[in-house]
Amino acid sequence: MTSAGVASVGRGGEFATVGRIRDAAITRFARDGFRVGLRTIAADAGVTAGLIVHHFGSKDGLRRACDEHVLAVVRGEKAKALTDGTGTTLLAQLAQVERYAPMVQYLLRSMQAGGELAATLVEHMISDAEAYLAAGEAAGVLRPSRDRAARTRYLAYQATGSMVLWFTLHGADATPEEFAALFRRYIDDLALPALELFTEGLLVDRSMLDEYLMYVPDPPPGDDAADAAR
Amino acid sequence: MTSAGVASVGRGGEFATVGRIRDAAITRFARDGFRVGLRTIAADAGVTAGLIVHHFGSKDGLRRACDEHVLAVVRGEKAKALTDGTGTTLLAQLAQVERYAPMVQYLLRSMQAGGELAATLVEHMISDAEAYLAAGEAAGVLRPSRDRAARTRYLAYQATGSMVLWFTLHGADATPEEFAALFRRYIDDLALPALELFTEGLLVDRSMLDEYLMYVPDPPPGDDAADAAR
DNA sequence: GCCCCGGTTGAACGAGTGTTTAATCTGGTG
DNA sequence: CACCAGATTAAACACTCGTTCAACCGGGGC
Repeated sequence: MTSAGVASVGRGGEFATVGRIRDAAITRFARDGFRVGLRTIAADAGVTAGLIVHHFGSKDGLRRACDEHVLAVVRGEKAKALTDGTGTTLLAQLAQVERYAPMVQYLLRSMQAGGELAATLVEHMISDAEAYLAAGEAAGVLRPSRDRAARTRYLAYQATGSMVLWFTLHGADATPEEFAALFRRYIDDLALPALELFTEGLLVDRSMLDEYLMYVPDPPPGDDAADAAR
Repeated sequence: MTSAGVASVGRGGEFATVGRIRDAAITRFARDGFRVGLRTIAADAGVTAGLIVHHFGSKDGLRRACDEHVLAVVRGEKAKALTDGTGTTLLAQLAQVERYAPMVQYLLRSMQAGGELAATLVEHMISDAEAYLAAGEAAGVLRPSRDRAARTRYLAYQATGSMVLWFTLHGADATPEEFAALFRRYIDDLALPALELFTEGLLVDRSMLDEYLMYVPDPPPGDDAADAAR
């Protein structure tokens, strides 16, 4: 417990402690969920609960700092790794890098719990995915959709939600190393059915689609407001 | 508050109170999550916290009773409504019935939190979906898959996970009436992209699928154990 | 050498939680 | 009527949580 009491003299000065607390919090939040107590995180970081609120103001402040850091890292890595239309591969690639696995786990935990980070990230994924889908259509490798925005939301929600659900049911209480391996197998198991569906579809004939297009034409213009949460 | 104190004399005898507590708990759990206090649920049902644990043993016992009741209702309604391969429509239809909306909300909340009910229900959905997919293939309306089990899991996780994620981000703190309307629109927004994808696929040519089939043949037999969580 | 200041601690506080317990009320039974 | 069993309540208990507070320590500036 007292082993880390002399950390303030190390290189990096005061930053070392706050950074250590933040990283410990990310890992602990990722593994145990956001209900974990400040004292547990403090013990992980070798400090005291009081010090955490001294540096971050409150538990919510700590949470916000974790969110911002994870978001910054993900955005930074986005430039280095390509994304398919679903947004899955970026996280999958990140999860394989040992250092980033806790952040991916934190991110999934955050999407499981809801909140601002989750909403922000999903919206970013969607706008990214829309650009990729548009590029794919322009390049002639993707079939154009009758409503690209709707297709984008659909694909993003399906891919992301499936990932979060899998995490909730099978990957929630895994250590970072286990998590990386589990995540890898989750992605592998997805590949064949996804490629089949994307290449060949599911239905043999077009009757259901054509019926839908006949009876439910363009979005009804008389629809009320309340378009915010779409 | 005291208006319900005389409920025990009504017809139905002792059941009235336990049933009322259970229903209040389902609604309250659904809207506020499982962290809600026993006293809040007790106030909703017009009773005392102590009485809840007297009847259900503990908060966990109450939770279990809610799980069992919701599961029983869903199973009972399953016989009346057909399910597509995704398992979405059954819940969608149920959510439209005002009486069942809280249960659907409870169910999504449960899938958001994980736990036994969620896992059980997903597994049931998957085995149901597999039967429907097999029937669809046999009837010639669905293209056969190279790995029907994998496709089933993939479709079920995508549809269910998407639904849960949408609930987490946009439908978590809605009243049952709002929830029914929101859910309806969620389903409507899905229809076109889903039908497009199922009918026409997404990719223009088969090269990605064929490459995958060339380089990643049948599941490698030398893979380690750890097949439990699939 | 003193002094001050930020980092840090340990203990305490107050508000919540689930659960326990003793007492009260009530309705049916001999 | 007496009595009992179950439903029900209000209060108390034990615990955890986030947060606050006073004190302490250790260097850098005057």
